Amino acid sequence: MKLATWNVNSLGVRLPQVLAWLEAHRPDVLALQETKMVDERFPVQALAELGYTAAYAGQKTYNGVAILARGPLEAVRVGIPGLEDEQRRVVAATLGGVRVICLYVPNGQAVGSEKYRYKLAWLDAARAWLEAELAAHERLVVMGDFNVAPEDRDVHDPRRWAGQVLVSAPERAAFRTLLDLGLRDAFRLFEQPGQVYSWWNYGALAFRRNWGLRIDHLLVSPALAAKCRACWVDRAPRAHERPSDHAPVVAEFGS
DNA sequence: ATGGCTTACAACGTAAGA
Repeated sequence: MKLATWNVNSLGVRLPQVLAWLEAHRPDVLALQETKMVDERFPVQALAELGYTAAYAGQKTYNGVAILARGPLEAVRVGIPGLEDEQRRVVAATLGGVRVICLYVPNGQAVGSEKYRYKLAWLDAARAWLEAELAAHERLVVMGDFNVAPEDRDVHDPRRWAGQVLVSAPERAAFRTLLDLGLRDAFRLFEQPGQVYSWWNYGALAFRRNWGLRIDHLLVSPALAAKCRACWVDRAPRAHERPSDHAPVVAEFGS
């Protein structure tokens, strides 16, 4: 089983790249964030031609999430229970007994801002919900754009980023509360080379210089962690023409 | 990059991203 997550920064622009990536890698599940696409325009047909079904929750201009899967998606849920939120940032579904949760965590904009407070409140609501989901589903993955670089080794220049949004102590503490539920960062289940990131700013040769952050994650329940064989970032799409600023993160599991 | 870029929306510029 292969699971992947990718913030595509507009599915309308990136659809050809997504279809090509699905054909090349054939993941069982691909979670998408920032589709920026209303549900009426979702490319159901193009995905079906490649053998993928989809659960999606979109909106115009901002946010939007989707789960693409090679098989039927059941128990689809949109949003976090009990959290009043117009922003489409969460979709969950079950595939073959595996609970798949796709998150697009708020960016937070700047430490101390209104959006930063929203981010922290949002993460707190997500934690409470994920605790219940973990209790209900032995095999569970939470994947997406968390907009948090968990540790300094996930940051190309920790001194420059110190205290900034995406790395600030309260954001990292909120991320750790997810790990404290028993979820494991699939990437850190393995020895990894240094300086592996999943996002690089557009322009200024940031990608070529590898000035990035690792903010896209797959968090897995203990039962899935035991089956995880590898986790990596696929940097190739970031080098395409008109790339997303994020690269896909992939994890592979034994049976 | 202390964004030098990219997206969407619908201006001929703004908001937002991370």
